[in-house]
Amino acid sequence: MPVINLYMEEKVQDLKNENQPMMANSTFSDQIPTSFAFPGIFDMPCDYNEKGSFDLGFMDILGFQDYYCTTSNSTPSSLFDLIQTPPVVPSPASTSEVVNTPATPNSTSISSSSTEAANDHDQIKATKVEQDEEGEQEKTKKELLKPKKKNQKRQREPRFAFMTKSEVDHLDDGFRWRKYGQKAVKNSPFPRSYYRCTTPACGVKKRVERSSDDPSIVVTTYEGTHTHPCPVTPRGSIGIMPETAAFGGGVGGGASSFIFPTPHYQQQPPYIQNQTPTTSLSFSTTTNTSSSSFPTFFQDRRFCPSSSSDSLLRDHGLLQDMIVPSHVQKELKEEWKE
DNA sequence: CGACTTTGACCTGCGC
DNA sequence: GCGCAGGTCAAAGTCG
Repeated sequence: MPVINLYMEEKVQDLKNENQPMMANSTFSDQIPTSFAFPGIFDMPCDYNEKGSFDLGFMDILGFQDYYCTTSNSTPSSLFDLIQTPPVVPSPASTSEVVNTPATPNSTSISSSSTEAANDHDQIKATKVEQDEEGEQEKTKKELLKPKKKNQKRQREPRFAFMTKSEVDHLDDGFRWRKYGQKAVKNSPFPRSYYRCTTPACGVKKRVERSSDDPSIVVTTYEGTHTHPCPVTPRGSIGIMPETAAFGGGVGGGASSFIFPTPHYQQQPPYIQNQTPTTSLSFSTTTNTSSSSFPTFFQDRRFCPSSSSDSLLRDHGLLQDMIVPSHVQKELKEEWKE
């Protein structure tokens, strides 16, 4: 059974370099960019706010946790059935690479114009086609890639990372992925694997690595947005409605992605009361946002018709497995008292 | 045979 | 400019 920690990342290495617990000292919701296509996620009530406590945002997350319970009772890897991939970021002028710098909330996000990143691959290919005619195949590989950008910084899609406690490295999130690379990571005995969505025209990527600090924790980082609905998996664990699938994409066409119903937050879902105060769902970012629909999304997911109905009723105490930094636990306890 | 994984080489960005 | 580390490519291998 996976333990999950959800957060936005700026740089993956932050995860490894940070000695401090995740999300330490961070204040999220007030730092999200309004331009971020995933508006609500950081603004959710689970806000680790100034008061030093969660306003309850993760309550909503619990909703998706419920979903998780139902769709993946037999496998620890389906949490992502709920979450899918990161929202699309409509290439904001000043980047919006999502940041996950728990211990360094003020760290600046990587500056990038996400548009290029999305086009890099195609650009390269186009370049290759053009130059193949020259016939000098020896140089093809090296030279063809050069045009790629000498003066242009590589742009990256916003990233969205999860920490999942699981023995399985590659978690099944409902989408089909092709591994295209693996690299040893400095200061970590575990290699990092690179996956790309196999759907044509969908440039979503994800990296999977194990935490060097805790090998049982798998860090999955999504980059980009799916431009297609989530394919149905054989075991039918997905059950994502087209509109909800947009969570992971839908951007293609700019359409449906992350347009959620008007948010309405539950203040204290009853079921959370039954959970041990060990649940932490953290989001971190360095930009601002004012709207909040992400929570609603999670709530909606709870009622996703495509998932087994009983899933809505079962919680199984899975929340207990969610990773919770000690400082958060303390805060949560305090909140429970109130 | 297609889809996927493995893996070494290569490219890019960044710090010194 | 150099070296390092992260990220990507693509040929070869594997699997169903």
